Amino acid sequence: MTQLDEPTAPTKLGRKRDHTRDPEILDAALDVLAETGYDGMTIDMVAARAKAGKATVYRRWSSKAELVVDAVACMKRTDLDVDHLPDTGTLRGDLVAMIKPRSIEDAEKKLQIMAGLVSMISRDPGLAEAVNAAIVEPRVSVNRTFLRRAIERGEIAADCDVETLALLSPSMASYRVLIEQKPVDREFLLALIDGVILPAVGLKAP
Amino acid sequence: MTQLDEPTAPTKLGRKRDHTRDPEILDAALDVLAETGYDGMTIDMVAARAKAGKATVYRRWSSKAELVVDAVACMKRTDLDVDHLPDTGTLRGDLVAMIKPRSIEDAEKKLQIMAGLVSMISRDPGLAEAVNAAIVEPRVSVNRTFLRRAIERGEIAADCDVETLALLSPSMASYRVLIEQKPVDREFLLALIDGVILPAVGLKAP
DNA sequence: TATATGCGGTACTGTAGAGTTTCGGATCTA
DNA sequence: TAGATCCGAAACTCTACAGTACCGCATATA
Repeated sequence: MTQLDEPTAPTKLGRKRDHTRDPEILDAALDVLAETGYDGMTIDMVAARAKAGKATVYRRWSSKAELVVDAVACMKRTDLDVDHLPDTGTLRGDLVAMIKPRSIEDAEKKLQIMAGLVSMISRDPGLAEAVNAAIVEPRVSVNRTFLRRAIERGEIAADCDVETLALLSPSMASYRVLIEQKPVDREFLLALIDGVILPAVGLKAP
Repeated sequence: MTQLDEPTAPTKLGRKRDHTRDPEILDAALDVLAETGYDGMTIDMVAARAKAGKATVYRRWSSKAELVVDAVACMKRTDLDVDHLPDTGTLRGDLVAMIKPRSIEDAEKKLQIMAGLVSMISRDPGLAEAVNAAIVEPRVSVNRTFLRRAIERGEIAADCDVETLALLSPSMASYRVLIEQKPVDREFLLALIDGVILPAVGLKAP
């Protein structure tokens, strides 16, 4: 993954080798990716959106594939703050607390990006890994945490299939965006929680 | 959708306008689609696999997009015989009876095809419709039937969310193939049935 | 101010693939 | 057999885009 730290040391003379435009270019790449998919995306589109020259892009990444992998890997985790998860005392409370307009919006864009990468995922292991680490795993991990907490406090049975249940919401959300082309809105998420997840662990909606 | 009926009437003289090669070309298109995705697929590949000339393809379909839509729309429904669904008397029995090597194999290929079309689905409403009718809806419909039957015989509660529950298995299977790149095998399907679907409708595995 | 360097912009090269055209051979009808 | 038509193959055009080369400006160092 690219480091977006401070500029590196000066060269012999002259300006620092700052690569100041990297974040703009990566953001532009994600935008274009979400709108047109991997094959539809051109380096010219990315450069234009970042108000950068095409050469600047190639100075930093040696190919389109590398740029895309890096863009996905550097994707901001703004939607999930894994260190400050809600802890409401009930499984339903925790799950519902994750539904926020900001979070929904962010997740939807990531799913659009994922849609544009699906056919590439099976051909580029590095990309598959980046997508998994940046989009998939964080969400699954959050659900796992909520389920384990619920087991610990005795709210749900200890022998339920945590791994499969943690995949449930990401799976259905992906399917809804990628295949059904419908929005993952509050209504859908509540129906999922109250109609599937809670019943599946032996709880029921209030 | 293209009709694959008998040859049409003879022209003034000479050979019938039979379009005999249509099925081979459509099958070849589906094979290439499953292997390389929409953007990776070239008309030359399809023609070569069907042992046909490129011109023959274009005599019949005016563009790559049209060919793909038609191939998906004409896709054989070999895996699901909607008129002869199992009826074992229990929901679990019905769901398990759908797990057959033949059916799994067939479903997996369709999911591969879907993977190659995902990024195109959002740009071509005709393709979205074809994919839905040929791959998605049949499966959802089967699950709906099983759930309704179970409600009618009093096996499960009448107020459960049939629509969402019917999407569960197709969603998780798609996710598994498209994103996780894992096989949808018997083991996975049994874990899904016994670990999620049955608990979600208030039943438990034997 | 002088110099080195990164940058935006643009023009360029090379290639891949969509779609077209042509042609010789095969096959059907009469 | 003769006439009409379809087919496979291959050559062709044209466009789009990946990747490269270059230039003049801006900016930071000294």
